[in-house]
Amino acid sequence: MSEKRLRDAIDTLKESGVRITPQRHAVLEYLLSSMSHPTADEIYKALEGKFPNMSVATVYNNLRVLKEIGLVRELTYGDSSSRFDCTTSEHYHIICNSCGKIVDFHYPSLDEVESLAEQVAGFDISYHRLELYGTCEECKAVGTEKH
Amino acid sequence: MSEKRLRDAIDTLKESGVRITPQRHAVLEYLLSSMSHPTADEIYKALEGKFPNMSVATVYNNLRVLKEIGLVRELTYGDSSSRFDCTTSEHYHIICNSCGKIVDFHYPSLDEVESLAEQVAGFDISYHRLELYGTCEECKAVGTEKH
DNA sequence: TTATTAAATAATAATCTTTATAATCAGTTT
DNA sequence: AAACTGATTATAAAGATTATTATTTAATAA
Repeated sequence: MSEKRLRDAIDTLKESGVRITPQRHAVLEYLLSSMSHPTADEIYKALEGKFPNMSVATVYNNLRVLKEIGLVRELTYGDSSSRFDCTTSEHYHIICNSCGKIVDFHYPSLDEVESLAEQVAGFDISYHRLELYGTCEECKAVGTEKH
Repeated sequence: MSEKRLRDAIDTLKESGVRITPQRHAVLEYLLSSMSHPTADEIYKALEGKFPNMSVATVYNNLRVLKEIGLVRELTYGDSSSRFDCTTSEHYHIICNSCGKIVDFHYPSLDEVESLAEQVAGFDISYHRLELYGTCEECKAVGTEKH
C-alpha cells in the first residue's frame, strides 16, 4: 500500500522529467512513510545515517522540487520552521497548542466556502487550508499547557 | 468607531495588568488602523518617524504581549515572515498566490467542524484558521502568475 | 510630588531557518 | 571519450526572531 504510493509518486517524478537521485528518493520515501509532518531539519537528521555526506541544501532543494510538482505541501504554523506533508489525500490538521502534535483530520472539503469566496472577492480560488488549534488528550490530562 | 476599538483594547491591556507604553500604544493603534496585515518589520518601519529610537525587539516584544492577551493573532503563510492581525471580529483570509494580497473574508464560523474534531481527535478545540488561496482579480487580468 | 519598583526599552549579539553561490559529481547524449 | 545538463556538497550569506544586559520609565503608593 505504502509501496504503491511510492511507486505512483516516482512515476509522477518521471513524468515531470525530474531525475530520481538516491537523496531525492530517500526524502520522498521518508515523507511518505512518516506520519509526523516533519521539518526539513528532521528529515535531514533522519537520513543522516544513510547519507552521511548529504547537505541540508539538498533536503531543501528536493522539498522545493517535490512541492512544485505537487507531491508535497508546505505547512507553516506559528513556530519557527515549516513542516512538510505528502499530499496523498485531501485533509485538514488539528494542532495541539501545548505539545505541538499535529493530527490529520478528514472532513468533506469546504467547496461551498470556496465558491462564496470567489463571488465576494473576485478571486479564482485554487485551494484552501483549515487548521484547528486546541489541547490534545494527553496535555489535557497533564494540565501543563503553555502560556 | 476605530476610536472605540482602541479604547476597548487599552482597557483589556489595563485589566491584564500590562503597562501602556507609548511604543506599545503605537503598535496597537497601527495594527487596529491597518487593513493590510503587516509584518513586524512593516510595523517597525511605519513607526520609525514617531519613534526614531525604537528597537525592532520592542516591536516583537509588544506583538508577543498583545498575542498572549489575545488582542492580536499571528498569521504564517509560506513566505518568510509572520503577519499580524487584530482579532476584532472572527474572519478568514483569502490570499493571492501571485501578488500576496490578503483580503478579509467573513463567513459563518465553522462550529460544527470544531465539534467534530473534538469528538474524533479527543482535543479541546479553542479556535481555528481557514485560508483560501487563489488569484485576485488584478492578477487574473494581468495574467502574470508565479510558478 | 517624589520615591519605589517591577516592567519595558534600546542596543546588540546570538540563534535559527532558509536561500544563494560556486565547485564538483553523475548520468546521459553526441 | 567529450560535452552537456542537472544534482549535490560545502559554504557563505541573508533574513527573521530571540536572548541578553544595562538603562529608562510607567504605575503605584508614601
